[in-house]
Order: sequence, then structure tokens, then C-alpha cells
Amino acid sequence: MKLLTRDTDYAVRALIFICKAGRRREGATVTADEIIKALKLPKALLRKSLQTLSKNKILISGRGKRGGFSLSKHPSKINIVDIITIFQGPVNFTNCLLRNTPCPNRRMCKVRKKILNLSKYVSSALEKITLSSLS
Amino acid sequence: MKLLTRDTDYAVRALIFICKAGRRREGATVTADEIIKALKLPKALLRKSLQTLSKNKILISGRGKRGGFSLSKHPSKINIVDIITIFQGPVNFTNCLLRNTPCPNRRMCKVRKKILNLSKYVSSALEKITLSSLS
DNA sequence: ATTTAATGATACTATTTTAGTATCATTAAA
DNA sequence: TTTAATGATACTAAAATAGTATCATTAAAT
Repeated sequence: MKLLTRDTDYAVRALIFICKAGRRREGATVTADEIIKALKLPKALLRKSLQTLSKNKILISGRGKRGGFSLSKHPSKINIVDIITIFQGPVNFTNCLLRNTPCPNRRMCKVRKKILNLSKYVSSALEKITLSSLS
Repeated sequence: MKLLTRDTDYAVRALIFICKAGRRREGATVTADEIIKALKLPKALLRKSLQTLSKNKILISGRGKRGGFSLSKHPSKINIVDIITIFQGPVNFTNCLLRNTPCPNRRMCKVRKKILNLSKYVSSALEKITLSSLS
């Protein structure tokens, strides 16, 4: 059972790398090539993930020579749910037992509720895992 | 984010149906065709799910005329994790942040632990959702 | 100005997983 | 012997995931 798809996974790793670089040198920017080289990830795919992250304001990007990426906010403000949500949609286990048909009975709805609560729990647990705690 | 795939979902619905039939009439068996008709699920696929369930001793099957399926144990002893595990493998979120490379540092392992605990939590929460509570 | 080194946008292919179908063998009651 | 059921298995289709390639745009350095 997969919690993270590849692009999410790559994004998280890249973020950790960028975070560390920022810690070593204030205001540092990191290029896609540097990340690819360091983490040995597939180039085109990682570039896409980075673009997605900057579209979603997790990263700030600079274009042109001397361009690159840096975190848009403090690593303690960036958590895993946000990243998962960007790449895979919201962490939400519902509409599973009740796919095609409307809820067949009242008891079923109890389960729906249980599963909804469960995904809320998972979501908030993942929310507590921030970039700070990862790097 | 999907918790159940189709075959799991169909299996759970079928189990609920069989459970209810058993409650109406002691020792009742239910045929695949009855389930398909009642729940309007794709025939060949549901048959496959039922076969999987009986291979895994969740259902008892009888062949030949008057054959069909019935629960192998009390509905309070059949829970969702078991069904998920049969169709989708164990509920386990790990080996996600650490796909290709070995764990890059100690901090990372903390997260691995967090995620492992999280999936244990999910697993045991799903274990509490039994067929009794569903039907 | 031009070159160079970066990201942005986007379209495409390949692979894997999930979903679904079809067919024939086997069994057991009527 | 027929009929109505499941068992086994091989196959196709669709969707999601993973990965590639290309060209446009930008901005610093020369």
C-alpha cells in the first residue's frame, strides 16, 4: 500500500536537499541539475516535480543564469500532507465503500464516518511531519 | 487517495450481502448470480473476488447444483484489514520515503518510524471494522 | 548584443496496475 | 444425464503512474 507516489517522493527528497543547502548558506538557491546529480533522480521527472512545487508556492524559482530554487517559507511550515495533496490530491479515504451506489443503509454510513475519521487522523499525523523534522 | 481497490470493494459488498442472507436464514448459501443481480456488479469480476475469498477461507463454497457461498466464520470475526490484505497486500505505508537508496541519515529513520506507527494505527483501526458492524 | 545557464510549458511514450472479459473444467444435486 | 453451480486460468482494456523530449522564456555574464 503506497502512501507516496514517485513524484511526491522525489519532491520530498528534493525539498530536504534544498532545505539543507539553505541551512548551510543563507538564501542559497539550488538548481535542478545539482539535485539530480546529488540524489541521482531521473532528470526530466524531477524537473517536473520542482516546477509543480514552485507553481504551488512551496518553492521560489529564479530563471536564467544563476537561477534555481529555494524554499518559499520556513521548513517548519512545510509538511508532508501539503506535498502529498499537491501531487496526489487530498488525503481522504472516503468514497470507497460507497462507489457507485448511494449509501445503501444507515449502518453503512457509520462506517463511512469511521473511515472519514481515520483519514482525518492520518492527515493530521502527516501534517506534523514537517521539512524541519525531515532534514 | 484510494483505500480500497474495486475488487476489495466488491468483496466487502458481497460479504455484507452474504452476511445478511445468513442472518435471515441459518446456514443459507448465496450464489454469485444472486449477488450480481442484487448489487449489479460486473459478473466475471465479482466471481473472481468470491473465488479469492473462498481460497482465503473467508467464504465456504459449495459446487454443483445448489452450490453457493456462505461465511466461514462469525461476521464479528471478519474485518476489513483481512479483506484488504487479501486483495491489496498488507496495510503498510513504509518503504515510501526510502525507495531506492538506503536510509540517508538517522533523522530520516525517525520519520520512517513515524510512518510505520501511522500505518499500524490505520491497520488496527480497520481491524475494528468488522462485517457485523457493516451489515 | 550575444552567449550561456537556468526554469516554464507542454506534448509525448512506456510501464505498471487495475479493471474487466471469456472459456473450459469440475462438481453435485435433481 | 442434465443442469446449475464454482474452480482455474488466460486474456484484453483502461487508467494511473513513471519517464522522456523539446522548445520557449528569462536573466546574468561576457
